[in-house]
Amino acid sequence: MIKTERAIKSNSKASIRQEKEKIILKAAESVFAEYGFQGATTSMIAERAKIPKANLHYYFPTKQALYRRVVDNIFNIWLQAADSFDDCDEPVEALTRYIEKKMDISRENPMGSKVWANEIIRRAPVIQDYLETTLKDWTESRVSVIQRWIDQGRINPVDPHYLLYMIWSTTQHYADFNHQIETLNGGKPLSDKQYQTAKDNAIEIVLKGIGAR
Amino acid sequence: MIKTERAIKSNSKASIRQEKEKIILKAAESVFAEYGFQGATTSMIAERAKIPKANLHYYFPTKQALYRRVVDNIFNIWLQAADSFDDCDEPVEALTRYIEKKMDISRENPMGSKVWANEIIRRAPVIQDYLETTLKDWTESRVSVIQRWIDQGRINPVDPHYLLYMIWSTTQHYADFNHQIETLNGGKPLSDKQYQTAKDNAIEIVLKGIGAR
DNA sequence: CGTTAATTTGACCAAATGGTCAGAAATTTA
DNA sequence: TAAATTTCTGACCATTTGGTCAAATTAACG
Repeated sequence: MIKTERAIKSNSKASIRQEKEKIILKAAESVFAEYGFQGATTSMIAERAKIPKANLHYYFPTKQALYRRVVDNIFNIWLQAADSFDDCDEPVEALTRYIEKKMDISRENPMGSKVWANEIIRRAPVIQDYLETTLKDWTESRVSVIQRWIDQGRINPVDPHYLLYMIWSTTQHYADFNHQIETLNGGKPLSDKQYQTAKDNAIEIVLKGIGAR
Repeated sequence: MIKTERAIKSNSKASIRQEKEKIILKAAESVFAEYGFQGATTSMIAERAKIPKANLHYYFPTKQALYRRVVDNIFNIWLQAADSFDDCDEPVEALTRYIEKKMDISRENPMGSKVWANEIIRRAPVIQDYLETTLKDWTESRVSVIQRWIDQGRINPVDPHYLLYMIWSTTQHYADFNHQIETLNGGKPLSDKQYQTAKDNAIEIVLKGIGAR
């Protein structure tokens, strides 16, 4: 019976590893998001992936290695959003796109955002190098772009760093704190329409706030 | 030697319990902030409080009880900030005071904010009742106030909920993500001057963003 | 002082933890 | 089909976990 099931859902090839890793990584992401690295247990991850713990350790020898892979995936998603900032040099459009993209990621991949939040709260034991290199470089570069907009009088003078922090926090809040938002919304997740309003409001307040609109 | 030390730092009375609990709660707050409830260990808390683990369990029988007390403290601090919103019915002043107060709390008590964030990320296993009662009531009430400002044409029409989320996320970001901010600030915490600028920027963007200024 | 109550702590325990391993099962290759 | 390789898993292990306890120490009080 098990054999049949596997034959159906998989192409029964070398790609079995790929599929299995994907399932495990997804389970791991949700457990790490909810309990942090120390709080997560490999048996909980195995259970959520519906495989024996020993099988999990066959694919990922240690909890550390598994966590590292999860964090890598998240960082790659983050890099995607970063790109949407760079596609345009006009403040309104660039910021609108960026905020939209970050809001979309928060809705589609809240677990990833939570793992990231946990990691930062823990003082980034695993991703400190990312922060100091990739994130720092990207931030400095975007700060320059925003500063130029200010110098050109296209937006009000605000410290670009704090503007970025405001965008990051607002957009990520909808992922990290979605449980609180849900509770305040009568126990139901935000509908597509509500989420669109949240997105529009965030964009509007930021753009008006810096005098870009 | 130990006796002398205790004689000096304490009034050596029944208040010994009060002082000891305070020390333990502070240690517990920082460990829970960093590792979450599941990830925190009682021996780590004991070590940080510089007492044997058995002594910790004398004051707080279970990890749960200790965590509950920590969360209670945080919620009380949060209630303080809530008050500063209510002291005034004028949008600019009310929001300015509220944001300032929340930023001050993030600077003075970042650990508490982190514990709160962890708790929400974990879907509020301990404080769900707070969310559904006190927080929900307070939020609904403040939403009404903001809605009235909108109806009176004193601020632009935005959904008050999302405005509140923006304020919460922005202000709490300076606590929860202070490690990331520090890293992007060349490894040094924000100076008082920088923090003041961050505060001013946050207030300015929000107020301008809703057309209150 | 002596008695009573509160505090402190090393030693201990059952349960859970991350991880191992040998062998079974399945799959690929020859 | 047979051999080789990959995948799977129950049983196991050393360490750590939250928590207990009895005995020692300290403080409070008449």
